Parts: sequence; C-alpha cells; structure tokens
Amino acid sequence: MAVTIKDVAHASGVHVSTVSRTFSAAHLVNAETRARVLAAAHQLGYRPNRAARALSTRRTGNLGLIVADIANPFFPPLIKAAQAHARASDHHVFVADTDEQARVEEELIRSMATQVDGALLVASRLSNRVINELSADVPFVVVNRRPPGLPAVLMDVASGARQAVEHLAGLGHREVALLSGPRASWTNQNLERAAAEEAERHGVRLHRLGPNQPTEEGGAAAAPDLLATGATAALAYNDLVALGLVGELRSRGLAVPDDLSVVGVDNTDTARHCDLTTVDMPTAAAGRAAIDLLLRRITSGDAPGTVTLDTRLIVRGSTAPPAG
Amino acid sequence: MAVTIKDVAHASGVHVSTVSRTFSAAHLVNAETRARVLAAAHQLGYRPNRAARALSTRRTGNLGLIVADIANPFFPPLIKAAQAHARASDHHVFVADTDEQARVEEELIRSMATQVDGALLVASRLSNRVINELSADVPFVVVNRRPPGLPAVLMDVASGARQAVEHLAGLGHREVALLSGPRASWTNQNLERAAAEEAERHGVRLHRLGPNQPTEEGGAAAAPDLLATGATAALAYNDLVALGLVGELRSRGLAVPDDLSVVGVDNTDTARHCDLTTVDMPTAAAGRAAIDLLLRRITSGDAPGTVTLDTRLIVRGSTAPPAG
DNA sequence: TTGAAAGCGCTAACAC
DNA sequence: GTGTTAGCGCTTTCAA
Repeated sequence: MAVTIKDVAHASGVHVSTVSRTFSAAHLVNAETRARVLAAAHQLGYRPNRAARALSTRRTGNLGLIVADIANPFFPPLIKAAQAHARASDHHVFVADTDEQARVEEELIRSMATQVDGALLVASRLSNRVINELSADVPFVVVNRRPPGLPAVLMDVASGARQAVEHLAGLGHREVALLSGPRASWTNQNLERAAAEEAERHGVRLHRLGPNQPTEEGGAAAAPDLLATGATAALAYNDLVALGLVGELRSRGLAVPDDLSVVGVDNTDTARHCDLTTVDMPTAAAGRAAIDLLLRRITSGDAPGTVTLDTRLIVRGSTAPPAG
Repeated sequence: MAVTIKDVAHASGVHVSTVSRTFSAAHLVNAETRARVLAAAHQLGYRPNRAARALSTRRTGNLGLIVADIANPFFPPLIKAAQAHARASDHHVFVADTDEQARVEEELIRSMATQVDGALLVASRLSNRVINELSADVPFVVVNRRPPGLPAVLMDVASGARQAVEHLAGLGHREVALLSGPRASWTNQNLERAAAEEAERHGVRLHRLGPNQPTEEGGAAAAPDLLATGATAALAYNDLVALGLVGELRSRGLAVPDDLSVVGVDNTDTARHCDLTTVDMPTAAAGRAAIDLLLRRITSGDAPGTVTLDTRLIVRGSTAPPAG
C-alpha cells in the first residue's frame, strides 16, 4: 500500500490539509511545521498521488503526444525532445501511434481526454472539423498542420523544397518527378505547391506522381511510373519514400545518382548514412517549441499563435547532373 | 466542463451507481435500464474519468515504458509494438527516456508510480538493488535484463553473437575485435561472453575493446584502438557503434568490407539500408511479449517467468574474407 | 497558521 | 435490479 497524505499527517502530528499545503502552497505554512512535515514525508517515502490531486485541481500534469507512426524515423527525435522538455516542467507524456488512421487517432484522443491537460498532434490526419470538435475537450497544439484557430508549430518544408528544386535545376535537370505523400498531409500540400512554383521559375517540368504510401514500399512501388515519365531526378515526400525508390532503382540495375538523382525530405539518420540529399526538418526543435506552446496555453490560458521553423536542403551524394 | 456520471444519471433518471454499473459491470443491470443509460451517455458524449475510477479501483489503466534513448533506432519498433498491444487491452502508455542515466530512470519511475499499474523497463541501467526496491511500488517487467525474481523478456543476443563469430571465422578471420557497450548492459555482458566462447571454439583471437558509448560517436572513437590491434574484423555492441566505426574507417581511406569486416547488432532499418551484416533483435515481438507478461502480472497477480527470444545473424555486404 | 469539512468523479459494499 | 452510503487521496473553502 502506497503511503498517503494521511500517513504523513499522522507521523508529523498535523492535519492532512497542512500536509497538502506544504506540498502545493508551501508559503502558507509555518517554516517549522513545514520542516517537520517534509521530514516525515521524506522518511516515509511519500509521493503525492497525481491522479487524486487531478481530481480536485483539474490538472493532471500529463500530456498526450499523438503521432502517425512511431517507427517512422522522422518521429523519434521529436518524441524524445518533447518528452524531455515536458519532463523538465514536471509533466508526463502519453505517447500513442495512430498507424496513420484518422479513426484510431480520434478514438485515442477521446479516450485520453480525461487524463491529460493537453495534447500534441503531430502530422495529424484528422479533418479540421474533427480537430475543432475535439479541441473543445482537450487543448491542442498541432505540428505540421494548420487548422484555423489552433496554435501550431510548422516546419516550413516549402523553403527546403524550393532549395531542392533549385539545386536540381542548377545541376541541369529539366524533368523532375515529385513523389507525393498522403493527401491529408499539410507537409505534402506545401511540398507540392512549393515544388511546382519553383519548377516553373526554373523552367523545369514537374511530374507529379502519387499519392504514395509514406513508406519504403510506397517509394519502391512508384518506380515504374517514375521511369515512364522520363524524369532525370526525383523529389520524394520523405526519406523513407526516397530510400525505397533508390533501392528499387538499384535492383533494376539503375545507379543513383548517375542514372537518376533522388532527394528526400526529413533528414533522418538513415538518410545521412545512405548519403541521401534531403531537406532537413528541425524535428527536435519542433518538439520543444510545441511543448512550450502547449504548456503556455495550459497554464496561462492564452492561445499563442504559430511558430514557423525553417527547413533547408542538405546536399549529399544522391544528386548529380543528369546522365548524357 | 466535462460531462460526468452525474449528468448521465440525471438524464436517464437513475442513480449514479446504476450508471457506474452499466459501465463497469453491465450484467448487473436490467437490459432496458442499461439501454437508457447508454443512450443518455452517448447523447451527452460521456466518457468515464479514468483517474477518478483509478482512485477507487486502484487500477489506472496506464502503463509506463522506460527506455534509455527513444532516438536510438533500436527502440522505436519496440515502443510502437508495446503501445499498440497495450492499447488493444485498453491501456495507455507513458513513454519516458532516461538518457542512459540511472538517476533519471529512478526518479522517472518514482514519479510515475502512482499513475501506472506497471512498467516496462527496457535495457534498464539501474542496479538490481534499486530495481528490487522500486518493484515494491510498481510491478515491473524488464526487457534485456535479468534481475532475480522479476519477469523478463530476453532477446538472446548470445545465439546471434555466436553465429556472427562463426561467420567471421568461416570467412577466414583470425583476429576479431569486439567493440563492447555499457558495462551495465545485460546485452553487452552476454555479447562479450558468447563472442569469447565462440572465438575460442574457432581458434579466433578476440580483442575486447571498450566500454564504448553506444552511439555512432562511440564507434568512431574506437577506430584507432581497433586498428592498433591488427584485427581484420569487428563485432560491435550495436548498429550505431558499427556504423560510426564504418564511417570513421571510410574517412580514413579504409574500405568495408575489403579492408575490414564489420558486424553490428540490432538489425535496425539503418543497418539494412547501409548493407550492414548484423544480428537481428526481435524488438517488436519483445515489446508485445513484455506487455503480455505485464498485463498478466497485473490482472492475475501471478509472476510469470522469463521469455527468451532468439536472435540470428543477417549476413549482408559489410563482411567478406580478410584482405591479402 | 492551522483544523474541519465538503467535494472532485467514480466504485463498492450493503440494504432494500 | 437499484438506491444509499462511504470512501479512494487530495485540495480548498471557511472558521477558528
């Protein structure tokens, strides 16, 4: 049986309310009493029961972190940073994986609602309508999404995408394929828009292919269509798609970057290891910023605006001038 | 304000206890009444408050998942699987990262204790003494650790390590370096033991180097010592160390596997992409098995034993016969 | 500065 | 089969 506030009260000869005060409003209690209580608490190994406290304060000290796919290397650095940052403010975080399914995401949030003070939605696949509906119950901060009225942290893939297309154009590519990702993805929408604009600026023809699954399989599966376009370079929705494509191309006897240049998005560790040119996404910084916004929103009730973080192209060995 | 059991009771014209029953012991309530209550609940969007429920049942429906480093690619598949499996049994999971520090780990567990029904300790760096002490408060299941008396899931790296050494011996290597990991790591201990035994069996000389940081930096930093041994192959504590080593070797103008063969441990996605020979660790299966043990322990109170999962060598392109 | 008492949302005897 | 009541661990008025 865990030790409760009652045990501490007994041991230190005061009433429970005094014990409670020494933990939640120390200044309201006599220094001497406080010392006695603290000593007893320490001796007994007392820890306040957060759930019980939450019942009266309506503050759980817990946050939710909802991501599409924990195993996608894009997420772990964000999760790690968010979790560490939350803990620094004495918050625990529930991490949940939606498997990219909006239904699961919604149910997850609903079931978590009573247990968290707020939640981070990363790369949410929910419709704006549902997000708004749910945000009545749970204060949200969204990452890489822009539902009207909600605080958001955006990793502005557009800047990196423009640099990517410019880079390819500079190398001499005139036909570039864009392997797009999920329709509901804000990142994908921005990627498509920015790539199209920049392609036009440079007189590059952009072949939009997709939507593709945001996985290696998705990238591999796109290879035939890609080859059919005659493009000499490809910009992929993310590193996973890019690497899946590279693998498939190699297994068809094509060399990257000699026969085809490939650019990814995310700058995961894997991309670095595989020498993939890619757009760096500041995921750890985004995780921290999002937790900041969320805590500010929870504690001071204000609805802070949008934080935009820049992205930039990391040039590596998977891009080169077109063959011939 | 969230809707409570009281609102539902009002709306459906029954007492709160009846509402409570229809949610936690439906068979105790008249079918007709139940239907009425359910309808009202649904209409109001009622969700039981888990924290409040926990207060009287002493069951939170939450689990803790403590890992050394979320961003280490070894962990995400385990986290994902554990989380999904827990959710299938209607449990939420707190994920926390200890940054490989025992102090942080201990504090984390203590602060989580009142909010979880049990916790998974993966690659714990705590001493057996502390683990035992804490396990009085929180039912544990440990992964890749073997504290006496606690249920554990073990990924038996020994079998894979033996295969690795045998593989290298078969290729003709006679001097093999072992880049070991953290002292407190059970995996590392087994790796060292198994590698040493198997090396002896095959007349291979094993140069033990370390402990090394379980990171790429650790692997890179070990390169000079490794080269000094004259070994023609290296078995690393994990894929990160292996890839760090490979990178450093390459930047010194050495080719893998031509000049030196390298074997990792974990079979992360990155290893696959980098064509690294490695020992496959069944992390997802381990995550599921651990949740199974934990839930069984929590619900039926029994202390189930140890589950051991085999590992096996995946031969890829980073190993070859020694040069010359 | 401290104690008494009510209440947070829910469950679990117990009585009817 | 349902209502009554007490209580889970804590906070927060309100008095003293």
